[in-house]
Amino acid sequence: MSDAFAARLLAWFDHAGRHDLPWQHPRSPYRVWLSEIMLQQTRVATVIPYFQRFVAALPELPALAAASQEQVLALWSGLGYYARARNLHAAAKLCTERHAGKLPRGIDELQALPGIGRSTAAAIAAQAWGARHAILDGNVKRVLARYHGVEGWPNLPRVEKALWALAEGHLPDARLADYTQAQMDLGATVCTRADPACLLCPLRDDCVARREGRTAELPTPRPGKVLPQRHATVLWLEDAHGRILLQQRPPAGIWAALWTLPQADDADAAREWFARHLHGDFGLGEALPPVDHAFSHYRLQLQPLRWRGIESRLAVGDNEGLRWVAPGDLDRLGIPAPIRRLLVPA
DNA sequence: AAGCCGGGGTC
DNA sequence: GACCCAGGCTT
Repeated sequence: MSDAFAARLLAWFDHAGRHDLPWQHPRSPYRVWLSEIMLQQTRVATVIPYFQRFVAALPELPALAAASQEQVLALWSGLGYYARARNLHAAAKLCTERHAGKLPRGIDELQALPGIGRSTAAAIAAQAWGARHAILDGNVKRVLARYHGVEGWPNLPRVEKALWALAEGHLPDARLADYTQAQMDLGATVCTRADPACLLCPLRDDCVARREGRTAELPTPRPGKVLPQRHATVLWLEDAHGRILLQQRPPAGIWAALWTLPQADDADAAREWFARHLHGDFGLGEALPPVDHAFSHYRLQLQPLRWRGIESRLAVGDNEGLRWVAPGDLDRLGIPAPIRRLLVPA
């Protein structure tokens, strides 16, 4: 059943929604899926150039399934949350095995694929095929928390459960693709976190937060916490040709499977690593300005030490994922953003 | 239920 | 700096 919420939202969407996003033209299941994965915890403006580059290189699902992990990670390099890229790649291969090389239409089959949870499965099904399922992303949580005056941090299981029920209750009977897009457009362009444009909102007449002047308090912000500070030393080694020694990170953990500078916990550990892998004078390493980087759950300060003209064959075998990389080849590898900024200044 | 997992906009 | 963004997975 449909209520005023959906009807007003759809009427607003027709004249004020976003109709020119890259994944809307053409709106194929593969492009919808890719966009939804890239957009997880990532803003539209950030995603667009990555999306364009990705579909230019891998235009359809079979091409993604056949691609190397190295290429997929290179295309994802800088976007963050790299498990998304590994899951996307694995899911494409599963589609080749299970679904004849296409994305499955059923919500359960979609959600069974790695990287696709309840909300993403619903968004794909609604946008690709008009299926009737509720989404609950950050935009919808904010809109519903304000519209219904829902108290509590939206990611608390109890609150999230209530929001899912409200989202289900507003589902219209038709135009599910537009309705899904409309919710996200309203959250992104009108019902913004700071300073929402309530005068332009099609839902303002029945919005609890608007009526009670509490848009600044809803949704309830996340409980604050202090992020731990960690330190590491990275070794920037260049040979006589300007090639850089990179090391592939382990398949799990932070920056999994990405290529970074060899990293040690501190200066002493860096000295040991140097002695174990190279001949030469550790003391000739130039200390560059430290690099500060923030993750979701800790802060990291990197202390780069740089050597030039290192004898390249002195690096011990490649069983530790070590590789000398020419500067022109850095684009072909997945490299964490702060490391890429260090190696390739803007 | 809580932690892990990136990077950048925006205030 | 703090907060959060078209979240999902693991423990």
